[in-house]
Amino acid sequence: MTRPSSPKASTRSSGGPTIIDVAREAGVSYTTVSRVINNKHNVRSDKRERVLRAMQRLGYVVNQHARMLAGGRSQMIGLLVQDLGTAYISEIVRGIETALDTTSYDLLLYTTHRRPFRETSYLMQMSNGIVDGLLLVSPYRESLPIVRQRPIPHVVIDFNDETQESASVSATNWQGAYEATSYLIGLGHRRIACVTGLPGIVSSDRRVEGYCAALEAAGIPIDPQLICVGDFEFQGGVRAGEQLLRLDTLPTAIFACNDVSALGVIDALQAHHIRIPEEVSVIGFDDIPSSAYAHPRLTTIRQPLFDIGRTAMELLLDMISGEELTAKQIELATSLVVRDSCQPPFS
Amino acid sequence: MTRPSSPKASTRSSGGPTIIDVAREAGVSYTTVSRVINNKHNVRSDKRERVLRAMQRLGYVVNQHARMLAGGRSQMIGLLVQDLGTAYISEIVRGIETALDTTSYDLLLYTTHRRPFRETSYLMQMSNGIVDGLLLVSPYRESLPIVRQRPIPHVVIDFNDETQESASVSATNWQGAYEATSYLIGLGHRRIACVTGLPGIVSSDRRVEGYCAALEAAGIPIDPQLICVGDFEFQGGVRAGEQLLRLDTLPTAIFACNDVSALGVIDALQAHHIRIPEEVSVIGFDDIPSSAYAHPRLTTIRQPLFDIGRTAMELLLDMISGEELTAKQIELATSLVVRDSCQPPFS
DNA sequence: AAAATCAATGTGAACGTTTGCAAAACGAAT
DNA sequence: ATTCGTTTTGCAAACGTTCACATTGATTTT
Repeated sequence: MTRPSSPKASTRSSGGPTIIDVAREAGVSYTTVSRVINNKHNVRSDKRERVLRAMQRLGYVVNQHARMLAGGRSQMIGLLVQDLGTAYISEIVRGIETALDTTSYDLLLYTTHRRPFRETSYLMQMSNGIVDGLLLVSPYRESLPIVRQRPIPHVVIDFNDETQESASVSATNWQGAYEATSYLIGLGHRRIACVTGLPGIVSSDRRVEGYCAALEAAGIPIDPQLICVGDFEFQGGVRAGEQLLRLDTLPTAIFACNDVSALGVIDALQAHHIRIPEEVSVIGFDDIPSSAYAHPRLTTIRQPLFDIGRTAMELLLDMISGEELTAKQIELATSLVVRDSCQPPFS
Repeated sequence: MTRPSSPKASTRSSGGPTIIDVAREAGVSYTTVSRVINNKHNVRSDKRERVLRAMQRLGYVVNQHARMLAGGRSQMIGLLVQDLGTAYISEIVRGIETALDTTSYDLLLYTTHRRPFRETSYLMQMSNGIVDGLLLVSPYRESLPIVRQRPIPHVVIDFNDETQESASVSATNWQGAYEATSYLIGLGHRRIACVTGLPGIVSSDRRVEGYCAALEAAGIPIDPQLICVGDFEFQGGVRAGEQLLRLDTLPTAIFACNDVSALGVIDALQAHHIRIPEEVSVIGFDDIPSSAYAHPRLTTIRQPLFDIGRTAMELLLDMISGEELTAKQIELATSLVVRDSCQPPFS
């Protein structure tokens, strides 16, 4: 029985040429080929040339899986989102990709479709070393402990994290909501409703807090009847609108915690022939593309979604390469975008 | 020097517990653990139980990279798109994910940002066995030969492929454009402009063909002046609209080859105080969410994007599992969605 | 001219799985 | 009891890389 020594012949099954084939073609050892692939400095330029040409000729491309197994780095970033189908997340992902553009990392995409169970199981998978880093967009609360107990670099997006244990990037949700509400107050409104997201979603909670704070600062008492629980979806906005319509008197203005539900509220009110903004003003949050096309064009609080994605990715890349991290909790400023859906109250 | 025998001790570096740790914990061989993981039938139920419990206790999760290297299957599907930021693609991806939901495959995402060069290099990467199958959304013509010369299952979306060499799923682009144009003709229009996508994009070309065919069928001569080259983007639509405005007489109707450019055309015309649809009717193609919120609400040809994505993924999964394929070229029917942006011509 | 230094190259052993093959265990049939 | 099929189990060898270490060859220092 022969000793099973190092890498043997190749050209076996389906896969393309391997490092060994290239080595044979170029007349060098496979280690040298590996060095060329990884741009190590210590290889003579004529040999490097030979290897490069051999790779060309054979159409060689490295096997990431083998590379990962041997080297411990997969060159993949795991991206966990609830759903890609929303303009909101698309824009963040766009930013993420931009930051990734200059690197050789790939994105491994996980979509949880709002099922916490899936999120947990994905997270266990990924944190096992299948990816080099993890980007969590609007994760569930329960998910964070899982990823924290493993030693994997990760950045959380859109989740103002009070424990400060994970790196995070998000918009100034509280301040944005405060500004939106103050803007309505400044126009003269006093009866201002709020359409929330699902309770427990951190960004939603923060915005509701900002809304309340602005009212209090203006000396307006908070009316629980005017706070309608939505779900960040169009239908939730519609339901909230209908709920408001059942009140004895309508509010004169509505702050919706995101644009999609603002659109839903508007739809519900207009269906009952209420004119926006003449009878009721509506302001949203996010500034998704549809807001600009809506009728009336939606006044809203703009989140720098693209920048949030880009910043988060850059932060993660820094963490992966082991750089010093000055600010682990980053908040990016929101801004008021005035369009046509708000005006002073009629009365 | 000792003989280097099979798998050794473990609990080395960063990674979590391995198959070997589980085996030790359960008091069986690692092969048995592997069998349990892969649901092989030939393992006694009491041992299976023991292994399962050991896996639970240790928090074991399989290393996909090692699995791939050894077994040749990665449980990953490569998804190549130009850009995730468009509602158009989001909806397709949503369908893809739905089909993937019941399987254990993951999505490896590649975004080319409209750079053919990137697309080629990605394709070489992926077809090397890093993924088990490939989904190409609106690829460049040059990309297909690359992926065809490797033996990897792949499905092309939104690319009516005349060579019929690759499996494909797309909408009935020609018929949809024919229907849109015929609808305008039916309303009484005779001077009908067309805003195209970039030449060479197959779906765009097909739609232009359908437009021309409908005109011819109605005995209306094709006026080259009325065919404006766009780029499937908002700005392209704006430019096309401005081009049309420079004509001696405006057309009475415009067929835009996608909704985004229809929105751009409308924007350009409205900026010049042209009323839609009173002075000019506009019809789009796609039925993206914004179309319903636009002002006026956009009449358009609806593509079943979700179904396209889902069907493509199902087809690919069938191909991967080696099932017989009856129809490799699938076309899904479009439908006319009548809203408010078209009416009979004024004159 | 020998010794010491340094860069360039090669060797062998991982990395965590799957899998072909052979050994062992177990019943059933003789 | 012995033989003969079945399962059930385990060993060893891949899979295609990276990396620590040993070796070689070239260049400088003494």
